[in-house]
Amino acid sequence: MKARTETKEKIVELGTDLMKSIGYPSLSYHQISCKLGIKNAAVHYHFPSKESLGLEILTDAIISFEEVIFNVSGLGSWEKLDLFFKNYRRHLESNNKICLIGASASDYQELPESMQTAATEYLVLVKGWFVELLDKGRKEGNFHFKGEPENKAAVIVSALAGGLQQARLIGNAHFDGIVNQLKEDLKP
Amino acid sequence: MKARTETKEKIVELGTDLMKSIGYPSLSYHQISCKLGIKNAAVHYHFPSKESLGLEILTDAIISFEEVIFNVSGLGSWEKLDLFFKNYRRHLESNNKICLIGASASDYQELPESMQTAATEYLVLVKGWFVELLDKGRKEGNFHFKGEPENKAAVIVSALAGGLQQARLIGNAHFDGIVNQLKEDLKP
DNA sequence: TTGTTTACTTACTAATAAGTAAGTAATTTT
DNA sequence: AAAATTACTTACTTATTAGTAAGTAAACAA
Repeated sequence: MKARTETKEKIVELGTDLMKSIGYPSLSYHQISCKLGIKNAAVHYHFPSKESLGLEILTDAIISFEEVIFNVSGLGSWEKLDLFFKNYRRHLESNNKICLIGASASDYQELPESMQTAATEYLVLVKGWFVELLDKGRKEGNFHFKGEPENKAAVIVSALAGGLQQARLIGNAHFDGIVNQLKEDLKP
Repeated sequence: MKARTETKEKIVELGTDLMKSIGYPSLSYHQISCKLGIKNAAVHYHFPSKESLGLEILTDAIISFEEVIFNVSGLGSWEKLDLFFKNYRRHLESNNKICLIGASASDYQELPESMQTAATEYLVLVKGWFVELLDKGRKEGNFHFKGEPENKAAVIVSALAGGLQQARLIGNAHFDGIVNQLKEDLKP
């Protein structure tokens, strides 16, 4: 017998990768079982329904991001921003994946309700983190921008998610251009 | 017998709506035939393969946008920008659809090659239109922004496409906030 | 050492998908 | 009026999907 959750963790990992590359509706238990060298029913043993797997993929990502928030809380405004951008860009390096929020949003109508709720929670968390970062950063004189922090945060999280997707069509320089422009626009 | 292309046009129209709401992989001939009151095989008569339908959906959209470019060519920078934003926002009003570029980009890995190429062509066209609009608008003193027009165009097209998607999760105000911020950031 | 739980496999079902071959009725062309 | 084309329908195939029921071998607990 394998260590307690070894296979289960691999399923979530692979499921996350698949959701980021082909989307939740196209993700199949067959693909997962083949790549892990196990049988279809073994995946169902750990995740009885596809919904249960999809939900775990999202809740795991939420927990990971909450940990990131905690770990970077001591850094300066620009350091936080750069770290986020750098982390986000990693998606491009492994087969042009997109972020889970973007994948959930574009497939939203095909997601079970529990996943829709989790995806909303995830986006609220990420956008909220940006709102605070921008608000505090501007008050401290590190950032400059006009208007409400919420609107500026909306532009940033949407441009990043959309940028990853569009980089698939016209190349990674598109995403890098977005990051450069967003940073340029925030300089005091 | 129906008028020449009546049914065929309805299939493309409905297919476009479906691609914008559930995505190309989830779109099925069964859904189309049911909604149009015809049989599965009738859809295959007009579009032998799903790929042929998907390709026509994209090429029709490209042609439409080329017509729009031509029709607005006489307008001022801000009028063009506002018209584009207003047109884009229409997606939200009919069941939170997303744009075809966003739908193609997020499902990119699941698209046949011909559709990938068409989607790229579409994005190149839209982004290129924005690059010119921004460049000319800045030279004429109507817009203000730092850096290259291409990077600013990248931010705008990605924020809009991403914003439509994310509005599904957290509401239409998210998209409106993006539009307001983008306009605010372009004011001289 | 016996019984139970864990982590699977084997073998299946029911639903849905794209796609096809053959037939039909109306329209259009010759 | 006859022939060909158009726009379908009927009836089917093959492939893939999520999901399940029953069996099994190893590990662990009593």
